[in-house]
Amino acid sequence: MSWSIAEVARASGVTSRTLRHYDAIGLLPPAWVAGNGWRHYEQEQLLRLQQILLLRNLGLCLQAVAEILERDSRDGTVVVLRRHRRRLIEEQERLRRQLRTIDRTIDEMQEGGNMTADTMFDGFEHNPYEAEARQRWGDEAVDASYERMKGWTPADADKARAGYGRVHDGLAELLADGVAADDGRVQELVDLHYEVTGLFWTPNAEAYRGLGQMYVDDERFTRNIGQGNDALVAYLREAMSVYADTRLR
Amino acid sequence: MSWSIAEVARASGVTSRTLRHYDAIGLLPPAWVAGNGWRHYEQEQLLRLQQILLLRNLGLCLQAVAEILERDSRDGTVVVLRRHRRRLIEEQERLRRQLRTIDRTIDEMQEGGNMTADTMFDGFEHNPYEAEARQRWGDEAVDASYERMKGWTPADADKARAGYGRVHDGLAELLADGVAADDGRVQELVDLHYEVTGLFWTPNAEAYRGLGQMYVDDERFTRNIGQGNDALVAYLREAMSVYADTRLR
DNA sequence: GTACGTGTTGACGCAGCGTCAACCTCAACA
DNA sequence: TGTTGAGGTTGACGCTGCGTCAACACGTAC
Repeated sequence: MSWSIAEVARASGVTSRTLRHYDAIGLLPPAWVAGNGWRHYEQEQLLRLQQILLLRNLGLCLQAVAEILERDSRDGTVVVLRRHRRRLIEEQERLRRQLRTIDRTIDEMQEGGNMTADTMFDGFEHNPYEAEARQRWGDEAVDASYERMKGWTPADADKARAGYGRVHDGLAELLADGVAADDGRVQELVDLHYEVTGLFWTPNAEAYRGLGQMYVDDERFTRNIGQGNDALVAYLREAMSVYADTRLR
Repeated sequence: MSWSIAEVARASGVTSRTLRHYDAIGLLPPAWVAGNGWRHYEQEQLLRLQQILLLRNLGLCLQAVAEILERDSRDGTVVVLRRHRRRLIEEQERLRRQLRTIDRTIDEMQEGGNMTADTMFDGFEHNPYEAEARQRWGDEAVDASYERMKGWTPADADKARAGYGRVHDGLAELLADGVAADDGRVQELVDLHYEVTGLFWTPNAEAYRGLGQMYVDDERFTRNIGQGNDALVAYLREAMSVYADTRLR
């Protein structure tokens, strides 16, 4: 008893194209091929097809399916399945992160935000270039920062979005008024700056001074923060340095 | 102030190939292209790139990213994000199912099972061709069956794996001994058969009779159950019919 | 004879780039 | 001035798992 490719396709729910593909890559050759080129499948091939479809339903790629079916050893199979299991778990974690972020984003947009850099990236403006951040500070620091962001309440997200902007705006006014960097009003704003920064990581005195210096040294930060007003960035660095000296450690 | 493609690539962490791709599909054209063909990016493009990367991190395809950036309307964006959110949730559900199945499979294999049809497909031998099952019984029935399988305890899975096999083996003996289909020993086995079937769905008297008839009518079931012994399948149908008459409804 | 259903191989298409290859530009150094 | 090296450019193929033609052969029924 043998089945044609269309019969197998109908019974199994895959298309004949798929069966031809499985033949082409050697995953499921037909039992025999007639003189006219027609493929014929026997029960053995149907059983193999069932195994293939089940493994594919587990999300394994055809390569992995082939590995399992070729080896045909319990231990080897379990190894492949465990490897795949780890991948599934990572995938799940990735999905969880994406869902959390997308929910937050939808919330923020419905509160009247829009897609300009202002609302969508305020929380990230001090961390806009992740790849370089990883180079500069190391993977652990960046990952830790993301970990921290995962625990944000909506109020935290709000603070992160608006916080730096308020600091910069306030500082610009005080600078224009000629207020000294160690003035209480300036230091109050820096306190907010430190608090917002704390949403991402917790710098000690030295690190906080270094952050201020980096704002000055790295033109990308200078541009983002000062918006053309380089004196403002220098002012912020100075104020952060004072803050570090007097309030941290 | 403008940046070359390599500078943008370094700062953003994507490759220059990616940037060229984004240019090619019109997602992120450079600010201007010099006479020698060199791409130059300005701050505006960097901001757009940030938005692209953020949306891509949410798992959106570039098509969807483009939609969002082109429309630039809050409502449209939220619609796209919500649509994507639904996809993410479906994906999550799929992963959950795959993980449950793979865990069960690993467990079973470590208990000494192997990858032959016996152990891996016993639970499915009465439902091997899902697509056709959906045609024959409808989506709701098949989905309900899967729902039921999700609630299986390990003991249930065990029963599903081994149950039908025990029924068929026992029936083959009784048939060989010439025991009548309405004999108590046969009906006891059918009771087990009904119980195992109940793991997938709950047939009433008529449906159960129909199931027995289908075993006879459909050669694939006949083959799986009788293993060449067609009389056994007829015997089972007869016994199921008696069981339906006397024990169901 | 011909019409229709089913089979075949071959080829392109899809998403999002990675990875050559072959060639051009620009600044620096011998 | 020639060479070198680090940039840039445009193709073009490769990957996954098939879907979807196209062009052609085969088999059976009318």
